[in-house]
Amino acid sequence: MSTSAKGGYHHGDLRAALLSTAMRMLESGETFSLRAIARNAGVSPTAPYRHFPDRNALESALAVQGFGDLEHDLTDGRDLPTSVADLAEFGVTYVDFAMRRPALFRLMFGNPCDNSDDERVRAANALHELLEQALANVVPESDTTALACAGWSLAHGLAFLHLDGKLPADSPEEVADRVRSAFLAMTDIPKERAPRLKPPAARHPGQRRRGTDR
Amino acid sequence: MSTSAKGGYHHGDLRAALLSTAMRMLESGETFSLRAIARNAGVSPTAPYRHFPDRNALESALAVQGFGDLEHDLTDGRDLPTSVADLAEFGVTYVDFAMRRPALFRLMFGNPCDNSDDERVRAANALHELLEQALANVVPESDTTALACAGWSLAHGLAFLHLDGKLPADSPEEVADRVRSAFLAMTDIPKERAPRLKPPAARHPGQRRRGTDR
DNA sequence: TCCGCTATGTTTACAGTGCTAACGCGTACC
DNA sequence: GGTACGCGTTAGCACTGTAAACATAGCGGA
Repeated sequence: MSTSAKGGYHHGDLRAALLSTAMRMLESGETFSLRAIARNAGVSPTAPYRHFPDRNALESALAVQGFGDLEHDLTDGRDLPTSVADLAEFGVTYVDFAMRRPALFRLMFGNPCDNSDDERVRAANALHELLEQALANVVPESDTTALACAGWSLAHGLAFLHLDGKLPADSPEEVADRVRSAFLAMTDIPKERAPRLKPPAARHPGQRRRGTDR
Repeated sequence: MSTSAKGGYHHGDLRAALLSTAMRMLESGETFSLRAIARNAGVSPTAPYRHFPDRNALESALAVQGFGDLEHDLTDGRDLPTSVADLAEFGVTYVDFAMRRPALFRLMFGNPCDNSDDERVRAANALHELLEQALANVVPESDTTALACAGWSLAHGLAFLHLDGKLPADSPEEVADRVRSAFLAMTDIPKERAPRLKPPAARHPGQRRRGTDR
């Protein structure tokens, strides 16, 4: 076979084989452990330690790959966005990535990040810069740093909330629509609303002070 | 003491004691395992199983508490937001919660959600509704569902990106400022930008087609 | 009053995990 | 052709979640 190798005591390219096995397992939802990866790669339980100092390092390597793939999805064959609508499609792609590869996405983000892994940090930064460029392209005269941050956060939050089932995600189209709506709705808010003379009824309806009423 | 109890073979209220011990450990960053919780509660390793079917159930119980606390932070002693600026403060509070109690926040969200736990689902929904009310209050005539979703996602994304170190979070003020900027910047985007006659230079600068050039 | 039932805690055990240490194969280099 | 080192192996530790069997204590009913 291609990834594993020439079948002797020495494997050939175990590092790559482990990564691809791990990625496959991650995406097929199998339980994810160093030992299981080694098992699936047809190698002894501790062989991975010859190539990765610990589990975290292997995860980081996968995350780096993930960042690359995500960046690829966002850029390949399309121009930088030039309108809010384009931007929304950017968001759709981002969230779609998360939904198609949830475990990988969690691995890339949902972890206390290992900032000691240089390559991983670099990969994450590359993504950040890409997003900033995209935003700068859409709204050149504004505070692009804040905007990039906002755009990224919006997409990121949508991704996680869908992943966690906090927002219904029965079909990809439904999700995509929601992402588009969110992006468009957000830019629709009138900038400075005349502060409506706060009616006293604007108290939180269901408010309860924790432990008192119930 | 208050939480543990009257010291015999039977504990008195082990369930509550376990939850509070677990919460304390979670927030102090100790390693989090059923056995460690039992140990810290001064009880045998499997005692928790008398009160929670499995680890997940205990986590869900903590998450429910977390949702309650977050809702409390968002509502206690303040009116529903009436302006975009108010909304930004809502976001600040949300993100601040995540930063102050990162492990709990991760537990509430960063997990494949256990939707079989009714109470947990209910708690999450309550939060969702609260946010929707808030948004409806600020922009009553709009598509509040989409807006609520967008606002929540924005705050949620900011929270996670800060938690994961993807955005610098050296001081709470810095974070709060970024959250405010993001909320305000987002609502500043001109709604329909005349599609700038795409200059060919708008190609992605650092684009590479993965595997080809390098 | 005493008997036994049940809720709640304990002990024991098992399979799986990350990781270390000591060992051995074989390939590449001198 | 010998040898050193890269890479894979086995053995073993401390830990985890979970199940099964056992023990205790306090309550309700005879």
